[in-house]
Parts: sequence; structure tokens; C-alpha cells
Amino acid sequence: MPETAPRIGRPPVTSRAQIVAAARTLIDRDGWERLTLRRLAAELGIGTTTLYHHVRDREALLLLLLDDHFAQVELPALPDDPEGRIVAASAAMHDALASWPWAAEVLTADGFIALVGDHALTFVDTIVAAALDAGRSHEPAVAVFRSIWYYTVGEILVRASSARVRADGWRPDFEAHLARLDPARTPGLATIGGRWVEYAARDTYPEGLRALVRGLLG
Amino acid sequence: MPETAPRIGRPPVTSRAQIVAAARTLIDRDGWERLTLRRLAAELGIGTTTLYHHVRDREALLLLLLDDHFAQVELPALPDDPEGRIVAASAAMHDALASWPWAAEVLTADGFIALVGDHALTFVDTIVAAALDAGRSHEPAVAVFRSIWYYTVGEILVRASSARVRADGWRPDFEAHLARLDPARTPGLATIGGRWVEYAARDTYPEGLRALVRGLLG
DNA sequence: GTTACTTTCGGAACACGTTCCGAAATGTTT
DNA sequence: AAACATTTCGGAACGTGTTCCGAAAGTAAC
Repeated sequence: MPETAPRIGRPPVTSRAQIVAAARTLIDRDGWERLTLRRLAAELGIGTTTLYHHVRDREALLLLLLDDHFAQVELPALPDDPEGRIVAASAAMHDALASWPWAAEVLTADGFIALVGDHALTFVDTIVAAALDAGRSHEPAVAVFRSIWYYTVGEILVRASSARVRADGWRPDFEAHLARLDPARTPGLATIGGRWVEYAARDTYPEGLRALVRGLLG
Repeated sequence: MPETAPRIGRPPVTSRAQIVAAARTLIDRDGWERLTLRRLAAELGIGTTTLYHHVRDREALLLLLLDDHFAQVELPALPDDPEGRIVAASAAMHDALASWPWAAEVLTADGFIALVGDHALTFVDTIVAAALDAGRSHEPAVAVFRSIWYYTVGEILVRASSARVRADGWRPDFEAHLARLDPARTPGLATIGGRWVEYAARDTYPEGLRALVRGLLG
């Protein structure tokens, strides 16, 4: 946009890009959980309130960070057939998210719509376009993407949650809870028992994805 | 548990059940978004800090509330074939969550494992047991449940998010963002455009579920 | 009755995200 | 120069979830 409008008023002391950059610095130095708006403002040498003139929300900032991460991820070479393209793009999307330690936190910030930032849309589009190619009409194509998206985010969240459960103390609690189930009332779960937790920790994304895509397109 | 241990020390002024009941009262009276720990303690006539001796966390309280809701939901009559059983139980689980206006908030509180409270397990078990019946071994049966769970929660979250987007002002933002897409870079999304938002608002859970289950068991 | 022990209670304080609203800094007009 | 319009800045304050740690209230032993 080469529009240089009248440019009236006090000039901004900070840009959105600077904020994102400072946030990344802060995260790399002190860790994700120490990223607060106050600390971020201090890092930039501005008042905390000022952040709100550049970013709607803490959540909006997180989405900017997520998109910033997606900007550095490349879509791999894709197969020709639609199904293969969907699988490859989904796996790339999954890996991009899984390599981001704080993805779980951001992904649960606001559901699943606004989350799709500018750069992530490349991945989204590949999947939607492939579903269209495979003969789906508009609404079903979007539905295909959504199912894949749920599965992708879900598997990441479950694994993150499983890690947190292991780190805190209450993994024994949960396993004990499973073990204490009444086999008459919940025979299936009683059969599985503590292995539930074990399974949740295992990354079986690719297999599940292939089955899912086959079902969606089949 | 008829164990009556020595019972030493100061007797509790409140029980977990009373806390949950008070929370429900508060929600019914003032709305979900006004449920805070301070107000809850005030409702009970106890100090805010005291809540923490009965409940680990705000999140733990939400999970108790969710389970309390599931305790009032009945599993419908189920077909004989495993696939039909899975579909029916999943739909019941979905309806139970969808009828809970604050489900989205709770479901994103902590991922997907601890979330499965005591009463909800009836639904979980029905699905897992049916997958076992359909010939799946332990780990795949759990994987089947997880895929269904992701889809169920995801569709609820998307619809909740879509409603919030409509309520706030930034639906136009997002639609405009979609409309502004470069058709060369994202041809699929450019084709779909603003209808994305429209589709997200539509409840197509049953159709999607049937396709999903067919894929998972096929 | 006194002491010791165990458990629950809750006031005070902290950091957080967020909002109100007035101050500050610029471009434009007179 | 001066007044105005427009935009950004940020201090103060609110309500939130959460933790520290000492006070309170009971039971058991002496």
C-alpha cells in the first residue's frame, strides 16, 4: 500500500512489528510464561497502556506471534493427487505448530477462526483447494479442512496436556482414577486403564491423519 | 467409602458439593461471566482463600461444574451395531456440551484429558467399548475416541467463536480479510471468501460425524 | 485443665489484563 | 504566530486468580 495519507497527529513511538519483535526477544530470553504486557512494554521502553493502541488484546498479540512463526515455515513440495496434497500440507501444518512450544496456549486462546492468520493461510488454502480439486463443493471442502484442523490441534493439545500432567503431581491421581473405575459401568475404560495416559503421550499423528483423510474423501 | 478416619483438626465449614451448588446458583442468577472466586466465596459466606482448600484451582472448579452437568444427562437407547452405537453416543455427548452455554470456556481450560470427569466417562466408555467391539485393539480404540472428541469439541468451539465474532464488531474485519486475499496465492480461499464465516456458523455436526466414524472404522 | 498436635480458615499482598481519561505531540488552518 | 484538529501516550485505578503465612478451632494425650 503506497498510500501516504495526510499523516496528522502525534507520530507513533512503536510499530506493530517492533512489538512482535520485542515479544520474541522476551520469550527467547525469559521464557514464554514470563511474557506479560507489562514486561513487554518495559522491554520496549513504553507505557503498558500504549500497547493497546497497537494491539487489540493480549490474545491478538499471541495471534500475531503465531503468524510470525508461520511466516518462517515453508510449505514442502506437494504430490499431485489431492489426497496426498492434503496429507502433506496437514503434516507440515502440524509440525509447524508442534515445533512451537507455546502453541497449545495460543491455540486455545480464541477458537479456531481468527486463529488463522495471514501466513498460516497458505497451509489452509492448500488443503481447501485440494478438497475442491477432489470434487467437493464449497461447504464440504471447508468442512474437510475443519475436521483436519480439529484433529491437528487436538493431538497437539493432548500431548501438551499430557506433558503438563507428567510435570505436575497429578498424573498418579488420574491413573488411579482410571484404575478405580467400575468395570460394570465402564467396561471399555476399565480394560484400558492407565494405558490411556500412555497412549495420549505417544505421537501417532501421521497414521491418524491418513485414516482421517481417507474417511473424509472416501 | 464408609471409612470414618480419626477426624482430627478443625472441621470444614464447606464441602466440595456445596461449592458446586453455590456456583450453579451464582451462574443461574448472575450469568456465567460473573462467576468469580471472590463472588463465589461471598455467596458461601467464607473467605476467598478458603476455596483453595477445597478446590485446586479455578480450572478444577470448572471441571467439577462440567461433570455436574454431565451427571444430569442421560445416555439414550443405543443401536446394536458398533458404528451406530458410536454415532448415537457421540451425538449425545455433543448435545450435552452444546446445551451448556459456557462449554467452550471450560473445554479450552485444560486440554482434553483431565476434562473427562466422572460422569462424562459413561459417554467415553460407550464409544471406546464400541470401537473395541468393532475389532480395534486398545490403542486404536482410544485413537477413535480422540478423533471423535476433537471433532465434537472443535465444532462446538467454532460455533461459539463464530457467535462471539458476530456479537463483537470484528466480523466485518474478518470477512474483509478473507475478501482481500490474493487469488494467486490462495485460490481456494479466494473462491470461498466470506462464506467461510457463514459455514462456520452452521451446525452440520451429525453429517460430519457420520462421515468421520465411517472413515475411522472403515 | 493444660498442653500438644492437626487441620482449616482468611486477611494482606502480588502480578496480571484491561479501561478511563487527561496530557503530550504533531499537522493544518487562520 | 496562534488557534485548532487529530492522533498517540501513559499514570492511576479496578477486578481478577493466586500464594504466604499466621490465626483459629477443633481432637488427643498428659
